[in-house]
Amino acid sequence: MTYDQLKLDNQLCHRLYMASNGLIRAYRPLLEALNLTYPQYVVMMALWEQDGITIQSLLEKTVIDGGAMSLILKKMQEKKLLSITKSEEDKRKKLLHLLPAGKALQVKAAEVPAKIRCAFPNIAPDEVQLLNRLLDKVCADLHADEQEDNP
Amino acid sequence: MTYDQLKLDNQLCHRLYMASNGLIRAYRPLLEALNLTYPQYVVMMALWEQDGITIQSLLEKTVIDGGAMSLILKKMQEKKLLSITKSEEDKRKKLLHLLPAGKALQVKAAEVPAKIRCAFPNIAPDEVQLLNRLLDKVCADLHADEQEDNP
DNA sequence: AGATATTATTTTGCATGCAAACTAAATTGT
DNA sequence: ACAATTTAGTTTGCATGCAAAATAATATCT
Repeated sequence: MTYDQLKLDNQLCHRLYMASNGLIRAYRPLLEALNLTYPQYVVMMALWEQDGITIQSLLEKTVIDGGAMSLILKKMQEKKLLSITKSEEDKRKKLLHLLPAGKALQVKAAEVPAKIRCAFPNIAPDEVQLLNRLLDKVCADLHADEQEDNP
Repeated sequence: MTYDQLKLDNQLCHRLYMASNGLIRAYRPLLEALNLTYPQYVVMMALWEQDGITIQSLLEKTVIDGGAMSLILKKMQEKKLLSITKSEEDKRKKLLHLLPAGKALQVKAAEVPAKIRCAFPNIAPDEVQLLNRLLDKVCADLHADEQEDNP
């Protein structure tokens, strides 16, 4: 038996693992200049898009783990990047608002994507788009079982 | 300013992050039946392909972090899946050998890839191949700086 | 040969990812 | 109204991912 289906080189999952970790690793030196970790950078992007968001919405948008998010937000609060306040209408919810330092950081961050692209000359822009579309298909199947019992 | 380049939906890295974590999460229930974590499963695949491998080679093949690998191998050793022995020629190196339980596990593991594929009906086999090729391009640029000073 | 540099692996400290248990607050059901 | 359920977040415990320091053993250089 050769068990070809068990060869590492045939595993989409392993390629995703290598590409994802590797790409995030490539961000690290750029983000250190902003004093951000990668998940913190993702949170900032979400907030720049939609200030005053709920933690719940942020979790859905970023797909970052809730447990990890608690710590991440706490540290970002300590860095004065954002504020965390309880919602008045529903005291379970918490609202996230950008602070001046958080807003200001967007200007510096705006240079990051272009720098990242330069580090990947091997893949063309239209290939990136194709990759995005294919990854969307993978992601589409990920949460399929969450609504299994719907008609 | 709109800063479109900072929108989460435009980030290849974030799609990779979601897809990679999500796909690994999909493996979890299947691997629990084998009493393996995902990285342990990757190590097993590498060993099934090449028994008696060096830790160094395993690290290159799997791209798993060295620090994490030490612990992973220790646990797999405790589970009697593999043995870790010092090389005689070079006592710095350690050799990994499959134990009976490790070899036997391959039969059960052989069913995993097909089950995973069933969980992703949205993406066709040829699209998976295309994805693999595009991910290879991303990976190709990842280690480019490791040999920057070569002609 | 002996000092120095390099290689293979482990250890350490910090930052997640993940599941499950837990808390507080709002919603539903009778 | 009151109990049961659901929702929003946090905490906890374990398993990595990552960088840097530490170890041990081999290779190099003078």
